[in-house]
Amino acid sequence: MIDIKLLRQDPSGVAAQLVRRGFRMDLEWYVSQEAERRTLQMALEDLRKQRNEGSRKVGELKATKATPDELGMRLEKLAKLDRELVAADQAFRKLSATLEAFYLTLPNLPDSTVPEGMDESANQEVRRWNTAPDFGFEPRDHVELGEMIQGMDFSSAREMTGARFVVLKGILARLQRALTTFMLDWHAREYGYEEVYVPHLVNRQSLTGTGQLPKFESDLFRVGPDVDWFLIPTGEVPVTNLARDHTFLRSELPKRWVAHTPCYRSEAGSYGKDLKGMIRQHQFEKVELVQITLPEASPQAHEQLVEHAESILIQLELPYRVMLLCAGDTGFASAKTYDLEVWLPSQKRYREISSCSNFRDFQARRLNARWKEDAKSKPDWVHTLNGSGLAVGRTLLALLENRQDEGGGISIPSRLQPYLGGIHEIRSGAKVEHPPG
RNA sequence: GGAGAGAUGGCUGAGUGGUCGAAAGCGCUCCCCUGCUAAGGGAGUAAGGGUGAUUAAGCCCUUCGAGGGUUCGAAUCCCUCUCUCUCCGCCA
Repeated sequence: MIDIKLLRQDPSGVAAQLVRRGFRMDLEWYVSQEAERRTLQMALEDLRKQRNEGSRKVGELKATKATPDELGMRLEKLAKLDRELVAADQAFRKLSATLEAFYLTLPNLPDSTVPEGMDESANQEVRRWNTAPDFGFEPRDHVELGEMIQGMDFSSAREMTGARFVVLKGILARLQRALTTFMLDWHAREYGYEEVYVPHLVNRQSLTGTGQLPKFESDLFRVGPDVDWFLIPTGEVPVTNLARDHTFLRSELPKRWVAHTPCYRSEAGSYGKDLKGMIRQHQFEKVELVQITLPEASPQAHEQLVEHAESILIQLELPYRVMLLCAGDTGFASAKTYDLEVWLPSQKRYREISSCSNFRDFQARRLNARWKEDAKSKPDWVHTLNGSGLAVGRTLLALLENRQDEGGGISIPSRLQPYLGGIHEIRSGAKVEHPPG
């Protein structure tokens, strides 16, 4: 949620900022509703004051045994006041609810360093690492490679569930697990992230806190009808909610958490997109990085977070580039986002494998996540950040595609070999063996 | 799934329908005393919001798990819900 005080003070300034990301705020409507809110609230509070004073008088009169007449008059006046109060209270509540709902639909203000633009064509490349491999033959896509290895089974998944699921077998199932473990170990050891294990089902409040609700319910799988729980679309939701209703001391920050979770997305509205292969699935594994920082520390923490995610790609020797998203392409809750894009030889282009965002105090307000200098000082909102470090499924397919040889074999990056029992390559067509180890 | 207990300020924990935003203690802040430490004495110490000149004083409203209700008036009485704990059953 954006700062409501700022919105009240400078509605047109806020509206102008939101236009940068293609969001049209109904300024005229808001200004009139806000004026109404102010009037109603002042009237309501005045009525309550009168009621409180009146009730106190009644108490005093009863204590001093006043005449029944005087008491009766008082009570009659209060009854009349009460009718007014109920009406005023209802009107104010209704308007408050309307405004509250409105606030929740406002996206975050884009950071001043975010480039102008409405879609991904305006995103800026920040840097690039490594170059696309020169194969000297026509590279296969991961679906074909997966079949040759006999480790990727889309038809079984389709039969038991439906489209956009996959079954991994043998060495590829183990490869996914190895990647996951490697990422967790790496972030914990190299950068001091605390590993956390979290629920994969969350309630409505958690999703509202991080910003997926109320606007994006159609992207989620709901578990119903007995409980109002949702499958998490990203580990960001449960991990960031660790900070909910919490006041951190300065000395506790920054918090760095890393978690491995499955992610579930309905992918409503992406019909026809990336139908083939493991690029876009209803279920995928992700290692998620989350940081809670002091407000002044978040820009630097954001840059570091991106480097943490990048380091995985470097360790795995995968070519990638870093993109700074333009205002219009930046997600609802984010003030600034860098995407990491890995090279996919079969598509001859870069595809998103990580998204690293600084939400500033947007999620913190919704989550009531605060910090304070010490026990006696006043609390203020923390800043929250997160990034994929990385999307495991996409990392797996990028590895297959970028490290294939002409016969469909896959060489394992040295960093990963210890996690796979020391093997150097996956031999295509060979019998699927579980490596020792 | 069955039975029971509970939810009050940073923490522990009182609370009779009417100056209760709430006793007391702990913690914390400031002051006094004191070679140091320890101990002692005094004062202060919830949050959110409105208004005020957006950031002062002041004034006011709200908040005792959440939401309803009774009442002129609710932490206190009634109803519903959520959560926590204990015991039994079941289970990885």
